[in-house]
Amino acid sequence: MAILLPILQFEDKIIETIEQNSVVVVIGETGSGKSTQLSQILHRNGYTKHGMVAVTQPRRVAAVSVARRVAQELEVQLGEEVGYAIRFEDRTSERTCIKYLTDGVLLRESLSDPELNQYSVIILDEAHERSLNTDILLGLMKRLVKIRQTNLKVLITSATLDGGKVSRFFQDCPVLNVPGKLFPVEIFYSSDRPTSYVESSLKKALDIHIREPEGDVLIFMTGQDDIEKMVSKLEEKVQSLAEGSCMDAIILPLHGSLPPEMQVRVFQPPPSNCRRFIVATNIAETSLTVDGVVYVIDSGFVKQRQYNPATGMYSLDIVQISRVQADQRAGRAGRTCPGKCYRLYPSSIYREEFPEVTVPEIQRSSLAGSVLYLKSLDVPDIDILSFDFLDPPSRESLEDALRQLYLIDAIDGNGSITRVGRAMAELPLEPSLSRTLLEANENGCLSQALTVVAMLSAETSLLPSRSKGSEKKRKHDSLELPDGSGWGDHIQMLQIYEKWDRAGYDRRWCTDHDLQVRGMMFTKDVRKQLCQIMQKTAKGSLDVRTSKGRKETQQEYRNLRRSLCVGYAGQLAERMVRHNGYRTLGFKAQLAQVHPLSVLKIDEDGLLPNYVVYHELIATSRPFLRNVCVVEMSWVMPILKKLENLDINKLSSGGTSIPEATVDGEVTDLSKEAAVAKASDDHESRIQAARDRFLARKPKK
DNA sequence: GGGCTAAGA
Repeated sequence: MAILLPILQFEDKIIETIEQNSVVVVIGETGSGKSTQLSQILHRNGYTKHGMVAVTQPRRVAAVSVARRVAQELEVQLGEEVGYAIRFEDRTSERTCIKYLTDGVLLRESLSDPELNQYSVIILDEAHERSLNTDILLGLMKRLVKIRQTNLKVLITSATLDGGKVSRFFQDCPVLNVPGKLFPVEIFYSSDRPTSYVESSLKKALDIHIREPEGDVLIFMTGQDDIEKMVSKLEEKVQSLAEGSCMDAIILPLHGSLPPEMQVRVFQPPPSNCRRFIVATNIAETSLTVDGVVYVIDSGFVKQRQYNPATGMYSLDIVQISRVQADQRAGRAGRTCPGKCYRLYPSSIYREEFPEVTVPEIQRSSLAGSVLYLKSLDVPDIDILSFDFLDPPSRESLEDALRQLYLIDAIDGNGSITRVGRAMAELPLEPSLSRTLLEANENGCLSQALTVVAMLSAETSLLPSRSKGSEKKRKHDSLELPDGSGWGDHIQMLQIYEKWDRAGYDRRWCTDHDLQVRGMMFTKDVRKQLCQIMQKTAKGSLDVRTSKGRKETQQEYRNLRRSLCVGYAGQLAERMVRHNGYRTLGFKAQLAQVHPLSVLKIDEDGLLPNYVVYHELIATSRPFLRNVCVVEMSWVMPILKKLENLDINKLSSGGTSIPEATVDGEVTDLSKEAAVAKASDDHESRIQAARDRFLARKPKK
């Protein structure tokens, strides 16, 4: 079977090229076998004698499944010669010579071993997806091949035809093209953009069902709502078709927040003489491959998250897909036989309006975490503003990251990483959360902070698993959750987890309370991992036990909130004087509402708290603060003070002149409430005036 | 009164 893969005909050529070059780009379409065969080719040709071959994947499932297949082909036990490493799971041994891993895991490894000396070859697979981590790795590899000129080979594989760009990035390294095994896909365009792509997809789907021979239909939509609409409409229409006039149909939704048992339904073969309609988000573009698809309906849209560094706000926008994405979608129809792709837009739009490639994630995200990571690598010459990215993020975005890091003491006024920053980088968390943990450790509430931070890492656990129709009834049936005691969502998360802990981590308890079992289990895993890392780096032993029946006190909540305020120093908001909207501090001011799902409540005067920190500012239908925590004004003052004195030019100089000792002094200083005394009178009086106005307001009703 | 595209440590 493996012998038939196209890539194997090029074995000699591949080896020859690798021998003569440190970096090689391999372009291989789906079905070329590059993910499974490249590592084996290198293994056969002696490249695992002095080190392992690493193959990175953007996704966990891919790392596991490809490793499993290679182990089978080599007839070895998985975890022996062939293994994998993903978060929470390391299945490798001393004998492992081919190791599949997620790009995130490789990044973590390079923290402790920046030269990645255990590897003789590093293959960055699926680089065309341009995940944030892959982009960072690309930059690091460029540096590494110079340092390890004699004993490291780097292969970059991509499915798209544009290897030229990556090649230029690596000093015009050679590009090898390996043909794929896709069947031809016939493309049909609409003459116009439809007014409603749900209606238009529906019509097209029925058309196919009535006129076209058997084969499953994959329909790309932008989100869960549209998918649910589409599924119910399609079900209705299909049922109304005269019996016997066409084959049976099964309609399956497919999106990320679907419980796993629903997701796997798309992998079960359908009964004979039955056509399946899979209504999916872009999860079916790359993450999940559905067999049996012959027809694809492509709306030409995708929901995309983008970050605005000027306001610190994310937005979730429906945008046009790129030509690469459109071709990827079409390709889903040609995996098992020739297929057809119906594009609900004219070809002129495809050619003239669609961008050629998707904007890489690194240009759409907050970079605080990545910048901290790069600063923490023990590489003297990393100047973040001139770091060699394949597609550099904007200066504005990098400066935003530096400001964020400075506000939480991860870097000092000259842009050098602090001791706190180094400790933060060890933790697999966003900087705001790692800072919170370290601060909580000082404030004697580490255990509680671990819980909150883990809950935030698995945000989905709090979302009720929506089941249509009986929603109101379910709300009645489900048991009441704690309410955060008036302190907001973080405290509620702590209370929820503690209750679950007391219930013995019972799955049933989750479903009874309308919580996602998967998310809660993930929370537990994350918490355990964070405990281990904290224990390892701490000097003495830490108290990380959950409260086990003992009720948390207000004082503990307060310590925790104060720790959160330090970690979220860059995500602070002040309530408006005349209404319950908030204004963000520290950015170009942005007005936002507390998210309707928040447990934050108004007081007897109908007012929300004066100051909150928020986990995320996101614009959906409007700007919302998601997951907020009440903080005290005296904690806010030192942050405002710090903001006032912030000098971005000094931060971005990347300086190395400040000794660690002064840095430590600065950090402890700010974490003490004593710092309040130094806060400027200006702010004091301004805020006092604002408070007075609040109090003078007439209560609601 | 409103909402979760996808993925990762």
